[in-house]
Amino acid sequence: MWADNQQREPRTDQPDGPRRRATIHDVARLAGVSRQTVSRAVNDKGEIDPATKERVLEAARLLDYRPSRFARGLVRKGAVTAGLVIPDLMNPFFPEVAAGVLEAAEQRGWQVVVWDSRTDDTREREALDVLSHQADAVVGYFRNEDDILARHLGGVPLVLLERGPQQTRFAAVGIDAAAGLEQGIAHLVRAGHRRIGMLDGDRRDVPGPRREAFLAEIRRHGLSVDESWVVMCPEHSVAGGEAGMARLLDSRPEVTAVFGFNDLIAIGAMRAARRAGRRVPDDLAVMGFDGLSLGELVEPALTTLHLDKRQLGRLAVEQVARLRAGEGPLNGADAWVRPELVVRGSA
Amino acid sequence: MWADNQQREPRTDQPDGPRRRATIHDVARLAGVSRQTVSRAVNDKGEIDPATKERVLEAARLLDYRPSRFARGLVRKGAVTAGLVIPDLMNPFFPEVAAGVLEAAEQRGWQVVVWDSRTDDTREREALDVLSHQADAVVGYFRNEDDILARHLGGVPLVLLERGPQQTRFAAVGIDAAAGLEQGIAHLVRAGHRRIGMLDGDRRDVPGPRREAFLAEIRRHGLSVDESWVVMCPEHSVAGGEAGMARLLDSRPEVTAVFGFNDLIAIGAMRAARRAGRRVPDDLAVMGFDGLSLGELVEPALTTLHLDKRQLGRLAVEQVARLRAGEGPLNGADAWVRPELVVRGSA
DNA sequence: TTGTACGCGTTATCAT
DNA sequence: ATGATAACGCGTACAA
Repeated sequence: MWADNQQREPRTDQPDGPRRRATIHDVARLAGVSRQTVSRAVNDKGEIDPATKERVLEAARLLDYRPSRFARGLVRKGAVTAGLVIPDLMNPFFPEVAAGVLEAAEQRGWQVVVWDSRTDDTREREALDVLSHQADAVVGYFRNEDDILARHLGGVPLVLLERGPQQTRFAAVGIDAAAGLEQGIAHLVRAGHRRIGMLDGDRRDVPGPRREAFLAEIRRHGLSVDESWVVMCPEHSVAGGEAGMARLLDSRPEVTAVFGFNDLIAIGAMRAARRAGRRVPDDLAVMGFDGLSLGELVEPALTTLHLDKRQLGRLAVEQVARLRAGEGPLNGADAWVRPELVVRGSA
Repeated sequence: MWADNQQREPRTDQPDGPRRRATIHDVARLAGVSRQTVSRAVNDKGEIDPATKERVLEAARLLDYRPSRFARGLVRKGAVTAGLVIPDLMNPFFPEVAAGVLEAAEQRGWQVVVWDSRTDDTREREALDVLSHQADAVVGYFRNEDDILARHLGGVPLVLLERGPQQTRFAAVGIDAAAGLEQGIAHLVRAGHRRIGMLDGDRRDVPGPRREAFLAEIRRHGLSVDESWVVMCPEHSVAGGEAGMARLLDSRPEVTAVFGFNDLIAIGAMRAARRAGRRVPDDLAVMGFDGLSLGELVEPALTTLHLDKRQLGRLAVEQVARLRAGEGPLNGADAWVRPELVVRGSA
């Protein structure tokens, strides 16, 4: 039976290009000990002579030896890596969600590899193609349909952000848009508004929960509304909101209040309205959704449906944990974050 | 010579707790083929009968089989993971840097695992303790000294953000604060200001590049300045800036212009000044540093020394690449990002 | 088309 | 205190 020591003398005469990384075996040879001893020294276990330990460490230093995380992971179980897919790091909303994910992951001793999909379906799939190989679970925002996601997931557990159980077969953490809009529209109606528009961020043909909740509340209050009161903002940014508001003022100049898909869009609406000569909130009330701290800095400060974004991220990690434990995901109210109306100057 | 097939029948009768994950071997057994065939099916190489392939994939599905990323990484080289350590995800500056890192990393096919150190020295070290085992290189913001970093790095390459070569023995990507402040102070002086204060973010005892550049420029213009004109904002946030400005107005009520360590602090300064009854920019000019898009939304819009934050991130990744290639890091102007004065309403 | 026999770099177990 | 040997799970020449 060959000792594998003897079998191992490959490409030692290679013109070391990017220089093959030293292995435990190289260190062992240089220090004149066995691999096992090197392992003991490096991971400073006991049961090793201080002298040899020092000799080994010196050799390791010399060779710039670092244990392979792959070999190590193979034999020591327990290193968990989660993938996080975010649509747009420039939108302050998502870093805050990410902070929640990182926080919860760290507490469990997990690592998080982050991808920015830039709200691009193709990039979402690419992210999954990679993460399905390199992560033990994925959480994030996705526009692709369930089937497509599943195809690129290769069996890796997925937790969707801002999706209700009705809208996906994957585990999810949602936002209770209905509960939010109920407070929001009630506030506007209470203030006397009857002609309320919306700057939506979803696609015209696939109304999201926010638009549906908006329309439902408007109708519940007996106000008239049709598609002409909802304009699309594909951009999800201040600029997108400005453009959208300009169009809304064009098609529905009689509007007295607008609800923005998110705070960025709402802030854009404020700016566009002002530029069009309307004062906020006197001539036009503006309400946002998200509760970015940014909203407190603009003038007037933004009234908004505030969301606990960190909690969203934390919940997502909890869902992942349940999936991994085979417990079945959280459902119902436990997997939802409820917005809370924060009234400031703009409405 | 034993076929290792036969040697492998361990703990098959375990009361599978968190259920041992299926291996390629399990799939092979269930499908009645060799592991090699499973491998071919899963990685869809050619040279496999479509029928058996389907049978294998079915078995894999049944067992919820996913190849171990460790075993795979062991045999296929090339999967690079970089660690990114950020002080505060809530400060819009850092997500933008992160975006640059992610972008550049993705182009190279690398992954990035992110840590939020919350500007905490202890957490920085903890991050390194983990990342030194799980990442092939680390880039980020660190307050710990070189020696400490090295100790927790275990030989993993490190690229420091916002440090000049003079200030560290590690590879670094810096910001040319001097070039920025030269423009900034010149602008203020040109506007007639002679009593200029600073809201600094660094520690009183260890002046950072921004403060040093600030003092140098002030002196270069022959203006008088001493420590009483510089107040500390440990917070690096709007609130921190508000508090700092209040203190500055207290100790130096004659101030006519302030330079903020970053845009957040500068915005806080504007708010505090206004609250104290001073108009911006008429009674007090305010200049920021960073060029956050947030600065365009406040009123008046913030004059600032704008930085290409994505570029900062991209450069950091490039430094990592050079380190890995053994090329020695970029130095001098190539590893620096230069601020650019953007004049808006506040100064 | 399918299977055999290693090797990847590390740690754990059991001797010595 | 140190070393030999066997896993860990997967990919891959090479043989069949």
